[in-house]
Order: sequence, then structure tokens, then C-alpha cells
Amino acid sequence: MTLLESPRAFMPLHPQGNALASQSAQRSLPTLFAAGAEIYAQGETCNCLYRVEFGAVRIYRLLADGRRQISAFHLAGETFGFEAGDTHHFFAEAIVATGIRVLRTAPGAADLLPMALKSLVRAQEHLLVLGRQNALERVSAFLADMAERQGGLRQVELPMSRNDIADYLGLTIETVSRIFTRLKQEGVIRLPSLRRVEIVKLQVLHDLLA
Amino acid sequence: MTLLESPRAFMPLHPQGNALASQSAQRSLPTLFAAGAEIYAQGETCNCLYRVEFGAVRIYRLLADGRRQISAFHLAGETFGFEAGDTHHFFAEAIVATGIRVLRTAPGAADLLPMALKSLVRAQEHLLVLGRQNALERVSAFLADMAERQGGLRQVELPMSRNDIADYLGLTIETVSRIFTRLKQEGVIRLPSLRRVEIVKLQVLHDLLA
DNA sequence: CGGGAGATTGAGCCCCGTCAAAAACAGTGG
DNA sequence: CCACTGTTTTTGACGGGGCTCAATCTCCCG
Repeated sequence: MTLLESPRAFMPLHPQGNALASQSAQRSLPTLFAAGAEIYAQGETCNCLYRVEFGAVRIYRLLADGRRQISAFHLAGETFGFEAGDTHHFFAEAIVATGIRVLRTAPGAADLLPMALKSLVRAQEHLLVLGRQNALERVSAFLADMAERQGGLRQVELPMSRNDIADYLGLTIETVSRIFTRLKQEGVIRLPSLRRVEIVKLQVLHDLLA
Repeated sequence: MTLLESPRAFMPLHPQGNALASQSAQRSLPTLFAAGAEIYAQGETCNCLYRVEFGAVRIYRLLADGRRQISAFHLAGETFGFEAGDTHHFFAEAIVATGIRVLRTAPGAADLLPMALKSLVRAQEHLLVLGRQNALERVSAFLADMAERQGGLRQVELPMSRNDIADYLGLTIETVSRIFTRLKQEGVIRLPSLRRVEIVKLQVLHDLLA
């Protein structure tokens, strides 16, 4: 039911485009992707990792009927693109204008494993949210997580749309919207703008995480 | 709502017991755990990996109110215990009488990363099931997965209880039971015994995975 | 100011959870 | 082999949380 927002992903702004593998220098300028641009697709061969310099990325899979599950968001400073085998099992798209640095993967690098394990723990914790928490708890967990990843400030930027949030939390956009409204009415959050949340009662959010 | 099946996990049968870290030889006999015995607990320090020689293991987390999410089952031949940091974030328990071989982890070992990545892909694919599939699709995905991991035979052993299956699929035992009954009535599966499933129409299961 | 995508709100319904009872199963001991 | 007991599974009735469908509103950006 949930469709991609862009019928066709935009082309990357940077001339190198999708031919990321052709980049050679590790310290080159980051490649710039426009909002909605595809970074890699399911089925593509993969031999690189990607580091977000600025912006945000969504990792997702699709079912045949268009249902989408976003398995992770990646913000500035985070590394993604881990795969078992030599092809990508997921799609990666820039959510907003995003700078990506390609890391040519030395397969034996010692620091790869810790990053992969961090992704694993993240995914496993998200399983708990999707499997056993209701809509209110899911949105609370999401907001608390976003706040923590942005340094624990009260003001949180949400680069992604309600649609993205819904597909990440296994809900519909309507339900996400209703929960936002409810949290606002109860004074837990404020919504200065659509993509900005101010967390007023952080403790309430954490209490909801049981 | 979902409680642990054993009010208190049994003690391991093998004298080494939980002091797994004291084992030295890589090629030692596997440690035997009785059904329900704890292999490690959330919060324990970890420096080993574990390989299932025979039997089956569940990996799970608990919410404060007792809700449980099983993030993975591990069958004979599979390796588990990957963690970011030095403490376990999950519980691991033997489901039935299970032999476990402890692998002392050489942190730089080249073959660790592929196994960790396999766990990561498994977790991410399970996110799709929990986030975007209904009860019928979840049970079908589970049965197809179990069949594939047991060599693709028609006869599938289910070492885990309905309770475990429910907590893995984010459902209740009642719903799991109803779906089993429904698949049976539609001739997709047969249930020779409680813990044994014969898959009659494998294609139907796969069609349900969209 | 108008147009369009995204977000919010409302009404109704359905899948699945909850609660309860019956049935099947697994031990245990006689 | 069977009676007895506790656990697991199945089945039923019912209610509610979240989905569906549809209308309205808000925010951008020309």
C-alpha cells in the first residue's frame, strides 16, 4: 500500500552519478545526492561502504504489492552498506540533499566488524519495537532515538516524511499523524514545524518504552 | 503478556555449567544444555561465540511488563552470540536439549565478519515480516524459512513451542494456532504431530510471501 | 494567489488481541 | 495399561487498536 514518494528517483547532482565504484581516492569530495535519489538498488553488486557526511538516508525493501519496510535511517556520521554476499539486498535512497563518501572496503579491515555489529544490534532492537510495541510506544521510541542520535537536544530535526516514519515503524501515515497529535495535546512534544519536534517531557517518552 | 515458559531456567547438565569462559580447548566436547536452560543473559559480559552442535536456541529480549520478542532461532550448525561492546544485549536459551560448542573469539578473525553479516541480513529481513506482513504471511514465512534451513524437506521439525513461534512472529499463541488450523484445512500443510509439520503445497507458502 | 504534495482529521470496519473454556498431550505413579 | 495431574494447544465469543477510505487542511513554491 505504501508507495515510493518519487515515481522515479532523481539523478544524483554530482557528475559521477551512480558509478560510485569508479571513484578512486578515499579522501575525495563526497558525492551529492538530491532528495529521493537512489544510492544503490536491491540486486546491484556491492563492494563499498558508504558514509553519510550530511543529510539522511533510508534503507528499505519492497514487497511485490508495493508495501515498503524501512529497516534503518542513517544520519550524518553513520556508515551503511554492509551486505552478506556480493549483491545488495536492500535499496538505499537519500531522503534530503545528502553528501555520501564512498569507502573502498578493504575486506579485512579490523574496524569493519564493530560497525557491522552496531547495525546488527540496531536491527535487533528494532525487531522488539515492531514485534511487541503498540503505535504510541513505536512513535515514542522513534522520537527518543532520533533525539539521542542528535546529541540529546530538545529540538529534533526529522529529515524524513510521515510516510517514511510510518514505513519505518510498520504503521500508516494516518496513525503516525494521530499519535503526533496526541503527544502534542498531552504536552509531551511541540511541533514548531512539520519536520521539527521539540521534546518537552522526555521522561514520558522513556516511560513509554517500558 | 507472554511469559517465559520455565519460571526458572534449568541448570545445564554439563558440569562446566555457565562458566563457559573457563573452557579452553576449541575442540572440546560441546556443553549440554537442558530444555529451557540459559546460555547467557542480558547484561553479562561476552567474549565468546557459540555454535549449535545439535538442538535449537532462542535469542530474545524482554520488556518491563514481560512482553517478549524472540529475534532469532538458531539450529544445528549455526553460530550466534555476536554483540557490539562487551556485554550481551539479549538472552539466549536452549529450546530443547542442546549441544553448544564455545568458540573463543579471536577478535581479528577474518571469518567473523561474514557470519555477523548473515545475522544482520536475517534480522533485516525479519523486520520486513514484522513491519509489513499479516498473520498468515508471517506464519507462512516462518514455515518456509524453517523448511529451507532443514534442507528443503517436506517434513519440518519445530523444536519450539507455539509460544516461541508467537513471540518470534509478533503474534499471540491463539493467532498462531488459528493460522496453523487454517493452513491445515486448506491442505497447505499437515500436522502429523504438534512439533512436526508436513508441507504439502510449498508453492502456496511462497506465493504468500509476495 | 493558485496549485499540488504532504499532513491532519473523521467515520467505519476488520484483523487480531483478550478472555475464557474445552481439548489434546505429556508425564508420573500405581 | 490406566487413572490422575499439569501443561500446551485449540477453539469460541467478544472488543478494541489500527487500517481503509475520504474529505479537509497546511505548507511550500512558483
